[in-house]
Formats: sequence, structure tokens, C-alpha cells
Amino acid sequence: MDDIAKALPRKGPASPEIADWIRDQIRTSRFVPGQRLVEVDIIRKTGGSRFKVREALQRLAAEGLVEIEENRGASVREASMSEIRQLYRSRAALESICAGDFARDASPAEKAELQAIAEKMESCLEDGAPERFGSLNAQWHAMIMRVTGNTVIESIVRRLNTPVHHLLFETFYRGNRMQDAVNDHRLILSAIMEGDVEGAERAMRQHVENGLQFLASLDKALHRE
Amino acid sequence: MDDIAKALPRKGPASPEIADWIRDQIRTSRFVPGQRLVEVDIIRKTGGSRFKVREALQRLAAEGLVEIEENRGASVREASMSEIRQLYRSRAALESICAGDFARDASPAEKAELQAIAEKMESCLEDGAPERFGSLNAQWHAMIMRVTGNTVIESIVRRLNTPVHHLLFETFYRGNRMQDAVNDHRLILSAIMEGDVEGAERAMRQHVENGLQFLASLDKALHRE
DNA sequence: ATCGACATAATTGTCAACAATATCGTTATC
DNA sequence: GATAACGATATTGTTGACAATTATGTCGAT
Repeated sequence: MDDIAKALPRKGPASPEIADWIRDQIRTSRFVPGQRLVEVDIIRKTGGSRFKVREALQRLAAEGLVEIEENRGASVREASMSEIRQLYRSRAALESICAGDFARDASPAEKAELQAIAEKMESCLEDGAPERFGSLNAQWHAMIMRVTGNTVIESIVRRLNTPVHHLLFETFYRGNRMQDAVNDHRLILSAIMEGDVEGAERAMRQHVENGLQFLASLDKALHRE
Repeated sequence: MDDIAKALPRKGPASPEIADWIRDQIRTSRFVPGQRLVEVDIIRKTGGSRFKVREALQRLAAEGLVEIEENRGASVREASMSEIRQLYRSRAALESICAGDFARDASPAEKAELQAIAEKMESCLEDGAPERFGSLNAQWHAMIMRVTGNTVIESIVRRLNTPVHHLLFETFYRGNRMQDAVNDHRLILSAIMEGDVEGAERAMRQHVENGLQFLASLDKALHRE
């Protein structure tokens, strides 16, 4: 008679969760580029064991989000502008493929859902909710890739984004980036609705390149301030 | 007087070297997809400690080359045909960008060097040396990306290739894949020599897509045999 | 006050032992 | 003979301690 109900062992977080936690700290700029990630600190704050923390750091290093130096430990890696430029070129190429696929292969219902997300984003413009906007934006881009079965490309793009995630987050707080993005999305959507494959590709490519432009100008502003 | 010359501590291999070793085993089909990677075996064959082996496996898991299941350990991951197709589409997009860059920005000396590698590959045709051909092929593709500073793209492409590396290796032993590749390379090179950016992009895209076609037919042949 | 040598503390690297889990073979039961 | 319960073995998960290395603070000489 096992009414004990397994007496849940209450283990600490597993290494993927710790990795997620660190990623999130970086994304929200609580860990900034160059900062050293001391193992004991992370243990204290997550409750994970040292072994798991090291596993998590190892994974993040493989992702390129942190850097591990011999006997000096892990630190948040700083992405250079040249690197960011390459990341965006890659994103432009990969996401435009998926946008074309979506225009060709997505069902009317799926296209409608994509539009629904876009409309939610537009409603963020008025009450200015950058973090909600950012989350919806991620959803929007992910849907285009996932619906057409491009899960591998989706995971590549997610990885490409991580090193600039905290900057992306930042851009939505600045200038009229949100408005610009909404306009771009409208263009992409209309091409998708018409089933215009090449148009969708072109519009998506332009959208990503616009994002790079904004990031570049933001970078300049931050460094000269 | 320390003529002891440091009495070299003779440590075992570090985790990156162990990871390289495992990658190589997979590439040469000594470890095949689905096979379980038992930690003790790897320890025995590499001389590394268990800790380092686990570190290496963790890295390879982050790369997507192996899969780690809770309490069941690591095994070589099998790439589905759908996944391979996406990998090749991505490669086609990314490498064609670099080919265009190369046609535009590479110096005459660099272009000549690229041609020199291509000629070495052609000499492999006669004495049929697939493994040498494969190594030169990797060099050739890497040079196009590296010379124009697209190091990030280069690393992405390298990662994309790892899960199909053992198949690539295989293709050079089969049919007239080597001859086909040489022909493709000729087309790419002539566009590059003329500084024809779009032509180089197109030719590279075609080359990668040809590679996918060959792989797909190989896959069919292997599964039906 | 500045600099360097030294001692001390903080941090990471490594290992070996132990615990938890899964795998496989054996036996008992129907 | 098939199946289920059981036990033995193999394999992975986790922990803690200790070694090696790097960072920090202290003191004395100039």
C-alpha cells in the first residue's frame, strides 16, 4: 500500500533550468557583458549543485553566450558589432526562407493566427508595453518558422539571437522601434496573405536588415553617449 | 638547480580534445547513429577522467551531435532526412552569401589560392583519394568564408555540417560525386574570378543543393538496399 | 606615495567514492 | 511455454573534499 505518494525527493533545479535562469539574467541585463559568473554565486541564487552549475555553464559556452577561460571561469561574452552584423545577415537569409515557405504553405487559419498576434502587437503601441511587445514579437517570428516545419532553422535563429537578446529588449524601449516593426510586419503579412512568396521573402529580409540598422545606431549612441 | 625540466605532469587529455576525439569517431562511422556512448568506454579509450568525459559529452549535446537522456546517458543522434534538408537549405543560403562576398572583396592573391586548392582536388580525381579530397573540400569551403571575415557564419556552417559529416565522407566514395563537385567548383570559381557577385552566389547555392540531392539519393539507396 | 615580494583568501579544476537508476538474466508461477 | 516478480550487474547522477591556480591584501624598501 503506497499511499506515501512518492514523497517527492525535492531535488534542486536541473542544469537546463539553471542555464535558462542564467540566459534570462543576461537577457534582462542583470548580468552584463564582461561580468564574471562566479560559480558559488549562481549556486546560492539558484539552489543548484556546483556540478549542475558547471554543466549549465558548459552548455552556455557551447552556445557562445558565455566564455570560459582556463582557471578564470566563465564570463558573459560581449558580441562585437562585426559579429552582430553577421548574425543579422544570417537571420535575414534564414528567416526570409521561412517567410516564403509560410506564404506558400500555411493554411488560411494559420495565416489568420499570425495576423491576430500582429494585431495584439499593434495594441501595445498605444499603452506602450515594450516587454509584452518583445514577447509577442518573439512569438510572431517563431510561428512563421515553426508552422512550416522549419524547426531546425528556428533553433538556429534562436541561438543567433541570444547574444543580442538584451539589446533587442532595449531597442523596444527606444525611439519608434516598435512602430517601425509594426509597419514591417504589415508589409510581410500582406505579402503572406496574397501568397506572394518572393514578396514575403523580400519583406522579411528588409525587416531584419532594418533591425540591424536600428541596433547599429543604438550601439553608436551607447558608446559615444 | 632545476634540471628536472618541470617533470611534465602528464595529465590526461582535456575535455575539448575528448570532444574532438568523439566527433572524429562519429565522422569516420566508428560510432554510428543510435549507438550509446558509455562513459567508461570513452575513459578507457581516451585516458581522460570521467569528469572530463562528461564535460565533453555535455558540449557535444549542446552542439546537437549527441543526445543525453536522463539516467540513460549519451547516444549518437540520428539526423532525419527532413532535418538534413533544412541544414542544406541553411547552408545554401549562408554559403552563397560568403561566395558573393568573396567574389567582391577577396584579393587576387586570395582568389589564386582558392584556385590552387581546387586544382589539388582535381588531382585527387585520378588517383581517387576520397579522404584527401574531403579534407581539401573542407578547406576550400572554409577559405571562402574566412577570408571575407565571415567567421561567425563559418562557425555556424561547421556546426550545421557535423551531424552529416559521416555521410559527406561517405558520398565521396560513391558514384561520381567527386567529379560533380569539381565541376561545381569550376563554375563557382569562374564567377569569382570575374568578380561576378550574383553569379557566385547562384553557383554556390546550386552546388550545395546538388550535394543535398546526392545525399538524398544515397539515403534512399542505404535504406532500401 | 609607489612599487614589488610575500602571505592570504577566493575561485576554479580534478578526482574518487557513494547513491540512484536502468538493464539484463533468473526463477517461480500459472 | 509465456509472463511477472525478483535480484544481480552495469551505468549514470551527485556530492563533497582536496589540489591547483588566480586574485587580493599587507608590509617593507626606496
